[in-house]
Amino acid sequence: MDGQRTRRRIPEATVARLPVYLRILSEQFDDGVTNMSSEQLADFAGLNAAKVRKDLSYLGSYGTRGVGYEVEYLVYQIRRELGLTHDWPVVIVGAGNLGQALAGYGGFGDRGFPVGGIVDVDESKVGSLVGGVRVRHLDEVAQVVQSRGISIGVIATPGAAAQEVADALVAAGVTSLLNFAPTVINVPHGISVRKVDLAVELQILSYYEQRRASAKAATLHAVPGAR
Amino acid sequence: MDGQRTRRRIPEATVARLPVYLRILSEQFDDGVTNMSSEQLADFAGLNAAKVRKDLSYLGSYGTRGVGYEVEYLVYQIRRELGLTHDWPVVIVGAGNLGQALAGYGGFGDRGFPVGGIVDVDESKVGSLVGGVRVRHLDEVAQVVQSRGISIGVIATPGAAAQEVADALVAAGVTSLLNFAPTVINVPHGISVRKVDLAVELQILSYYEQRRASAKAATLHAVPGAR
DNA sequence: CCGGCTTTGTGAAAACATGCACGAGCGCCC
DNA sequence: GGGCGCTCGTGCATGTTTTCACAAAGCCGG
Repeated sequence: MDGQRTRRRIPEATVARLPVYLRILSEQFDDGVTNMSSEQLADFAGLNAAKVRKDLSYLGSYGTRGVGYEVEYLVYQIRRELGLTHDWPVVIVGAGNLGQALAGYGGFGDRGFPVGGIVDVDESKVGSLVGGVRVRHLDEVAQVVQSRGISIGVIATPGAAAQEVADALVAAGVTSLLNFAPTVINVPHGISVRKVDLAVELQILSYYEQRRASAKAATLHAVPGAR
Repeated sequence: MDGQRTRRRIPEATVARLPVYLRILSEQFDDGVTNMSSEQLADFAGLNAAKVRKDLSYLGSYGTRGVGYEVEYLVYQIRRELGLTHDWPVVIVGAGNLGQALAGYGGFGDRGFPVGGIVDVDESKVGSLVGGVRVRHLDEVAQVVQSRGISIGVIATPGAAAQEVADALVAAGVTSLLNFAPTVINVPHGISVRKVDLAVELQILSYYEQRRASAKAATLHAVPGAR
């Protein structure tokens, strides 16, 4: 009676790994590999086989014992689960350095996320072409979103503008946001947000670097063999 | 006897949030705020107050009961813990679109991560200036790394080159990697890696979009009031 | 200087994620 | 067509992260 809709919810950690499996499997398939075991896949993904199997088991029982998984079929299943059976056009807000780099970067359209629009508040940028798309004014974002059926917005503005832009996007009907601005944004319940923040990543690395450095310093003074 | 070096290890999840607190606190400090409670900070960070307090408690007991935290002091403590008391120069590998965008983007040098070098394999790019830094050949990466005391490498190459580049960086003495290439890289034990992958982020958003869409479809057929 | 108000710091419980280990199923070879 | 070897799927133990809830501690006003 309910087809596939009452699919058990997939843990967030697993959802974050599925795209990795998908990429590996797609590449392997292109290289002519038709079958893979959880262990092979785990090696490529830098994980252990048990985790891979558990992750895949949330999709259903698509493996064959003693054999492994059929690559092509698994690609199909992951794509379906991730909702990649159709394109998701995105709107980019901010036509500065980052916005231009994102629009120009192939990785968007290639992978099912074509740039459906670019908007900016800066009148001097409105009307120009970025990555083959004409920049429109932020005020028109609702029209852009609705005319293209866009549900994903990419925020590529300075931090100070991010919250305002997020509000505008949500008001326009966008339900998922990818935020490159170095600011935490608040959104209504039911809206998804992912954040990409260069400074945060570097600072995390800094922490472990610093820690390594002090561990080393400590070792220099440690009793030999104490461990 | 051991000063602050035998600091208890901070959970990874907490380390990832400290940079967020740091940014919020720094901004508030610039706005003249001298004191904040865990609840205020939690609001800015989009978290709950208990989590903020527990995170901060790993640094030590720097709050005052009934009052909150002194912003300036906390900023200092977080910076110290994250190893941000000095600059960490980085080397960028790949002078293509992404590498150029990263080098040109202020966010690096601003925040204590100056671009100490850019390298590429493409002879036509070697010698050109990107973000004020002259591009050198990948073969010279060890010299660049060692002469500047660089310990963080940023991989901004196509996926196919990423593993090779990572190996070269590690061989050159780099101990932390920030990987923008859409590939999982393998590194020796003791090397830190963080990955930033646009396609993965979009695909995660796609999953939740798709899920929302099917939940909605289900509701349309559901018995009214069932929920 | 005391009592009430506020907010921290932290044990303990709950939720979540990972890793182990093994039974079950499948293909292949003899 | 039976046995052997391989690999999946998953229950259970372990480890990590989040959340709750409250005693302890500091400030302020009377």
